[in-house]
Amino acid sequence: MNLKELSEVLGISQTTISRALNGYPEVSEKTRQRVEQAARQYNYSPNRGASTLATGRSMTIGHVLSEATSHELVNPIFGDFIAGASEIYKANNYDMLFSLVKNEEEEDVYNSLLRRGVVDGVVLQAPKISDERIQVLDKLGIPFVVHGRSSKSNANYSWVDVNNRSAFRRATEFLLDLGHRRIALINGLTALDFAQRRYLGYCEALKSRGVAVDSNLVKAAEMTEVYGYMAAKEMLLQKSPPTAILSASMISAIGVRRAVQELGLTLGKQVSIITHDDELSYLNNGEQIPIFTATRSSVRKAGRIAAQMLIDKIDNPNAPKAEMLLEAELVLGASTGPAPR
Amino acid sequence: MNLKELSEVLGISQTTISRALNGYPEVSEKTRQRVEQAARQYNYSPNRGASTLATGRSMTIGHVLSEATSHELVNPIFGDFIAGASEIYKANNYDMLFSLVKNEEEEDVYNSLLRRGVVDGVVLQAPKISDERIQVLDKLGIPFVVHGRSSKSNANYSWVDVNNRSAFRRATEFLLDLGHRRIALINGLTALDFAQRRYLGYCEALKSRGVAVDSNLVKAAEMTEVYGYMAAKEMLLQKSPPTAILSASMISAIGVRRAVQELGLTLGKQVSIITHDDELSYLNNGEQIPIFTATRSSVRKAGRIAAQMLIDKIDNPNAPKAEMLLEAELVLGASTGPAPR
DNA sequence: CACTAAATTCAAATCGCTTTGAAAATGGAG
DNA sequence: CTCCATTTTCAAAGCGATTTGAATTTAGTG
Repeated sequence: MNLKELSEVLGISQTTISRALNGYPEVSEKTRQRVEQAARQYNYSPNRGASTLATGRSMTIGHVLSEATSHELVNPIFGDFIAGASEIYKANNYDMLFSLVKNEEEEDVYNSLLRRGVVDGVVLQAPKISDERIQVLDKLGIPFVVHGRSSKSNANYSWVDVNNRSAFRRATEFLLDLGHRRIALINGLTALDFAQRRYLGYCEALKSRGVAVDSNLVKAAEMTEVYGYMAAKEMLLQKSPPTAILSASMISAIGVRRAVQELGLTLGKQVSIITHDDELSYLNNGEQIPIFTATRSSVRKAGRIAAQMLIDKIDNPNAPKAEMLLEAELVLGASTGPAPR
Repeated sequence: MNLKELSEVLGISQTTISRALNGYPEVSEKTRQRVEQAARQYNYSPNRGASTLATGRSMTIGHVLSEATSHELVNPIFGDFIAGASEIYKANNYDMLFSLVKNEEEEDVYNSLLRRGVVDGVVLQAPKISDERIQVLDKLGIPFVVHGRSSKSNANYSWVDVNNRSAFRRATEFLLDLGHRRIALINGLTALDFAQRRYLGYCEALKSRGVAVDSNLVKAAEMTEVYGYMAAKEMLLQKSPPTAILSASMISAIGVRRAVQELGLTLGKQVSIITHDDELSYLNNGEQIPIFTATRSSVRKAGRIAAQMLIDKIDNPNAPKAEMLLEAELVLGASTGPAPR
């Protein structure tokens, strides 16, 4: 059933029906009732392509994943982020669209996504320290919001981010307070902005206590379980191993734990661990007592905030850029203890 | 730049341009070159809404998540599945669209998604033993493919699935061969079809050896880490605890391991574990030697297959239903050993 | 060179909606 | 009962592509 047919059935013009359904005031309450009832009865709902064409709005938000970050799709953190975002999209009648993109195509894709009227706005994830995508989006004038920031980008953009630097500074300080001096950092990919900030926070804390940063104690890669395991194992087998380890995600922390246990060491005794905890639905940090001492910040919540920011921006393109810095909690769990003497 | 403008710039009719770009034969190679060059130069690409309207094809595949399964979004297994699917979508110029849906709306949504021309087909995930969605989709005549099956549905539909029953039968038999008699099953949600099949395979193996199924050794819930931990801990603290545990996913297996270790037991000695391993990118089952003995089947591959099936179906609606049953490998890892005497 | 067949190109209709500007209906005042 | 101001409804013009059927070119043949 399309608009024309419905209009014939009802004996009411297409104009009036469209108005009735879209809540315009210039239609009497009586006919609105009638139209709505009939729309339900005949199972009518407007064709998306047609209304996109007519209004220029697609009611769709794009999440573009470049090849370089396409593994993001399989990162459980990503799942929770978009779960949060989609709650908001749903409440506002937006759909969520994913595009995978080859790196070279990146600009083209944003370009064409908007030009082709496929999406009304875009969420950018996993920004690099210097991320050309931000420039591109800015230049194109597409409404967009970044999850995270891009330190070396001087474009003016809206973002939501966790205060990664202060979180990792505090975590490091906490370990220093416990007497640890050899503290390792098992970080995310160095190109990614959040990893850089965590590294900075870590360095700041060490330096403020006069502890030198030892490059043998710093690793960076995609935050898988196996990576956490390998990195921890390697470092723990060094001549002077760390007594504490900072991990960038629950998943690699699980790998770190595996390494620690395999070596016959005990968490919170010979080795302490603090991990960042994104509050992943399937990988909760224990129940009452957290498994790991952790810097905690809900990535799902970040998804909700980003989505709302973007919708606001679409509705009101001239509003000033929005910024939201979320502070992570430092929660005490069972994985930390005083440095072994 | 739209078609009309491009046509004016080139002094060629819109028809010819459209044909040139869409690879129709009735246009000379010379003009095709010219058109393609100009399209690139002026950064033209066709408006999606307009072509959807004209062709009736949206070049978009929908993944609908009902509220009941909306946690699927945060399930890491889901991430790998759609990563596989999206590889295929990309290669075929499809986009991927997600809709979250309230349960009551489910039928409406499928209905309207297709009717409104938003998507050309739908992938159904996490089907229940008896899943009305399949009936609905079938009735509506939307091209769709199911990841998994729905035992009690008599509709005729295309699907990709792992042979869960034989996988869990084999795993159970393997444990029986090792002398285990008290074998626990930490399963996924009972309403889900795959969990049911795994349970059946487990029961079959036990019965064929004359071992009774003990309901104290069977649990079912969403496959989180905490669930694996809680379930394992509770069972291991029973008066007559299991000596082996089957886990439905890597994630809950990690929880099981945590429980085992917390109780001072050793994996592969006092307690053996076999888990199903979906080959998740971020949660690989170790490197050379698998952490866990496992029934292994790549969910990413399943995603690729499902996507290809659906595209074939869209291209050729009258083709017979496709079915693909993937056999899981049983890979030997470090988590199993002979039953303690 | 004229004539027909094949290869190219084009003008116009169509997809289904929104929205503008005009027309019709309603109601209140004089 | 008119007349004018409001309400309410409508016909028609887009939106930007694809595609049909006709018109124009080009090529081949006698």
